[in-house]
Amino acid sequence: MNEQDFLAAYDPRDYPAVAVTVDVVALTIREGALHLLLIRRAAPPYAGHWALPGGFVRPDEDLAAGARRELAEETGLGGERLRRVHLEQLATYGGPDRDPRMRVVSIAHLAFAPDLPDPVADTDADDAIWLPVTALTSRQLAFDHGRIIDDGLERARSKLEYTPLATRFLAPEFTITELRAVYETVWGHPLHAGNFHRKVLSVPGFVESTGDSTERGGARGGPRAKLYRAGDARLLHPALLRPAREETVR
Amino acid sequence: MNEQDFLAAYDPRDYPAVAVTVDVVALTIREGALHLLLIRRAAPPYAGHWALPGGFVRPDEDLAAGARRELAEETGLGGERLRRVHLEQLATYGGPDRDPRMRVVSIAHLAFAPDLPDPVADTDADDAIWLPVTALTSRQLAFDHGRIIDDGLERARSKLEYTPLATRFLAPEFTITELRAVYETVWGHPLHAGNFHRKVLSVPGFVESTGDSTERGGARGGPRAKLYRAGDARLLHPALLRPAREETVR
DNA sequence: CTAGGTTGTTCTCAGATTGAGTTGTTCTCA
DNA sequence: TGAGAACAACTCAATCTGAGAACAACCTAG
Repeated sequence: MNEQDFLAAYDPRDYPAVAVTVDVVALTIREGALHLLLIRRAAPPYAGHWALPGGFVRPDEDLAAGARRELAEETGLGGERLRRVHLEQLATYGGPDRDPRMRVVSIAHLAFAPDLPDPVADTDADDAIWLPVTALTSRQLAFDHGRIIDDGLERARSKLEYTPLATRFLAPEFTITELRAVYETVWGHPLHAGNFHRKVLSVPGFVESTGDSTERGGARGGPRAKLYRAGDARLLHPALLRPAREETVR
Repeated sequence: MNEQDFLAAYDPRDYPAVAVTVDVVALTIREGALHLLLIRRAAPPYAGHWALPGGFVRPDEDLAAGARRELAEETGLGGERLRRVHLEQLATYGGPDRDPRMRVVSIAHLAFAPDLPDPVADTDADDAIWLPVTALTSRQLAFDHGRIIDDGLERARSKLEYTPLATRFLAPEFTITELRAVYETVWGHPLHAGNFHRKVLSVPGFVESTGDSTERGGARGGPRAKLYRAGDARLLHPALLRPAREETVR
């Protein structure tokens, strides 16, 4: 049976229900470390376990709108702050047994946010925190959220290579050093400052100068840094490739 | 309301039903041109329009399994031939109004296939064909399938850059020239033969030599070409970047 | 106020990669 | 058998990259 036959003969009450939800892997950088938004589940299954913020898609809303709404509810964020958060679809997880109660198909999203206030636990959660991703291993995660997070982190790492989205982790105006710090924390290793500088400025549309400089030099000295804002490129040409992480020995 | 509250209080009969389907953007190369698998819808809505093969996800099956099943049904393919087809998730389309009858969330997949036999129209379709993608503009496509196809084509182009999936369009053993033809067809412009050759052989794990050569030279002359098979790399390091398609003038 | 250390930015330079063209050889077709 | 085609290898200049150095602006400590 295919879609149209199915729909022609379809009566919702005849068919096993499928729940459609959105989940959000929201990333931000706090104190030089990559953090992830998690909530602690109040109710079974997986009560007490940590989980991604998410929820049911409303009948009249787009998938992306649902994800943005869930993110807003969980962070208590709105308006301009929320609008600056980058949100994209990550992947859809829909194995028959991912939720013990019924079939749940979840469209996972990936969000890049500038440093945001601490989240406020919603009615449905015991707690909500920005957790450093390095602290993830010891946590018990609900459902298949561990895998979703892994996929999200890998996507984030690779998105920094060929898109200018690293700027979304920063304030509207930033220095090249701050931008480099984003790459270093997401990729997890240091980059050569001089080469990074040269490369960023040579990619058309990545950043544009504001003409201004920071008010003060760095905390421990150094000159005032020039300020930039995100350019209008959607894609980085050429890309900023990260060094091959594992030597494919062959 | 969030996921767990929702589910705790959930009775399928209370809630507007959502249909979950899979659609497949299946690509292959025939006679040097990129082709796409389409079916012609037999029933309204969009009766007579062309659409992607797809259908309802069955209660006990994974999303990827559903997509593979739909592809098998539409191509009449099975066994080893089907197993060699690369299938990956593309994106999920779930706007509230994409189907006039009810809310349909569709998880689109992208497939790369070696040259396959002509499809057989299933019971639910008037017709099924491999259509050259260059002929797409003039076709009336059902639902938002035009957009899904655009996304699939762009994804295919970019996947060739950093994965060895171009080999999935070919037989298990192939020549470098055949591989180059895949790139030229998908990217839509010619590549420098010598440089392509050098590059492919220099990327670790992209291809490995079989030691054999073709039985005959090219149709219009030339020496016998060496044969290769796909290597074990999952990612191309360094990538085979396509020339910037539009000069980002700034 | 000054000395010493830190940092943003630019520069240098060798090595690797790329784009474009050439060469030599093997093969098919007429 | 000759002409043209195509595979594979090579050359070479232009560009890009990685690594380090230079240098001035700035902070803090004393």
